[in-house]
Amino acid sequence: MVSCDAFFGPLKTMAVRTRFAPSPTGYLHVGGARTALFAYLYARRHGGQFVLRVEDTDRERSTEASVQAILDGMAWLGLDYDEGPVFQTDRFDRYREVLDGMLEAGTAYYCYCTPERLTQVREARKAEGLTGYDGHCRDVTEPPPGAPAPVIRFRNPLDGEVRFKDAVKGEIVKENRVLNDFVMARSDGTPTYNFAVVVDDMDMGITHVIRGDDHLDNTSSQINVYCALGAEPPAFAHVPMILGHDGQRLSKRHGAVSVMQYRDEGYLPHALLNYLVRLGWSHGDQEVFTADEMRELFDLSGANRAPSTFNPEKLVWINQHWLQHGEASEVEAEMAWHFERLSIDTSGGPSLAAVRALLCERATTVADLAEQARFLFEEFEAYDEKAAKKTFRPVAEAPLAATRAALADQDDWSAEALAVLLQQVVDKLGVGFGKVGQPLRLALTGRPAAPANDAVLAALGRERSLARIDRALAVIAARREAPA
RNA sequence: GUCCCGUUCGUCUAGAGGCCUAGGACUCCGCCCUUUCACGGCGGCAACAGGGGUUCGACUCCCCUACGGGACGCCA
Repeated sequence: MVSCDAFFGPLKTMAVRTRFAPSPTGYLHVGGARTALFAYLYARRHGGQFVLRVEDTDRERSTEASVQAILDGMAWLGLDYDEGPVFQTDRFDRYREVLDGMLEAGTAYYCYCTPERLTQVREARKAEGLTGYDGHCRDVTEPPPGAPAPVIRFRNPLDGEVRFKDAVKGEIVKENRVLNDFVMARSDGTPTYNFAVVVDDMDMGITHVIRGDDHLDNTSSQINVYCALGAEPPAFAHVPMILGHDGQRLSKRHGAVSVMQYRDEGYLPHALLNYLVRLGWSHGDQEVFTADEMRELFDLSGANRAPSTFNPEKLVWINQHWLQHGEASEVEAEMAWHFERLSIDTSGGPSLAAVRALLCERATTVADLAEQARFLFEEFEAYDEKAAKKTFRPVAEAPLAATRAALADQDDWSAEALAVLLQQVVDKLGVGFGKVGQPLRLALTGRPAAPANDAVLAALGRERSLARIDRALAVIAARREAPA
């Protein structure tokens, strides 16, 4: 029996090094982003390094576009790495070298079985409650005549057990007899995941492997490979999956899964990060974390063992929170991106900071905010139909005209001064604020619901404000002449 | 089928044997604030999967059952 106990001795004292190792077969999805975040945060928390590695050994499914999509996603989220991206396809010589050494040492062997036989074996074993390969070529030394190009398999120990302490799952014990002699190199010589990942993590000096718990079962086999190589395995932390509303693993059927799609929908990168960090991890009752707080407080001990369900409503809530309280640079960068996307030219209007102050309490996403801000930069086509019908009646004419007159004489165009002025108009007319406020609001914004009139006037500026009131007055007058 | 992991309000979670009359957050519902819409404030509804142990005492420890997830590939 091969014992690995020797490799689990003293705790590592070297600097922490974590990695995120996606395979480029699609965009960066929220599950991957959460895993990346945990690995990133763990490294930052411990003053260590975070490495990005692209697992592209499967040339069939890996694409350039996916690599770029993942890089874009990481960049947008601000998950900066200290090293990489390292591509496994650039390391084939190294895998070959390790493979040769293992073949030499007898910890790996050539397998000449045909795919057809393998399928048969699998089915036959399944009937017996067994799985995987039957070890047929374990002791074959010469290629059988007419044999296909062989794969290289790992010679997994037959008995004994693999035992390790996972930082989130606790102690995991797996009997060697249920482990397979998995394929390390395909018949074309390319390495497979379970082998390459060990060589890479070992070569790159990864101290903590933080990944999804769909890899939990692989870990035992991988530890056996470390042992066969005489290397000390890193520490492992398997974080649970993220599920959709139906309790199934999160996928496209559940709506948005691509990180960049969240950008399109108007989420702030930090809001997504804040939401994700709380999914499967907690620090007491704290819900809101700044970027610095995440880096200072994150630890694996706060990670949960059970999978969690993705809840879009809470994401919306945290997004609005950061829309209101987030750093100006991030929020304004996203605003600019969305204005551009909506083809709204903001050059002639209020500043992004002013727009944000005006609307961040009314919008839940940046996309929503940008759309709501359109009236500040462009003339609206038409008034909200229902609101116009109700508000632009003859009775609104006098209050609106009085407001216009007062405004025309106003020099101080600050929101504070305008608020005082509006109050004076209301007082003089001896009416409720609504009599003046609603027509003015509709005149200014075209809509029945908008920010306070004084703030809107200030943001719009004198010229635009007076012009819009005139436009509304004309509508009311026209209706007086020719009632609908 | 075999193996591994998991199970606290609808959802995210706090809880390391007495602090639990189980706390917080999202959602929802009330009330307050208010020139609309929001923001905000206050309050409310709502959970320890089930059964056995262990213990003076179990949400917390052990076992079984049920349910959920994952892995069993020349995918990662």
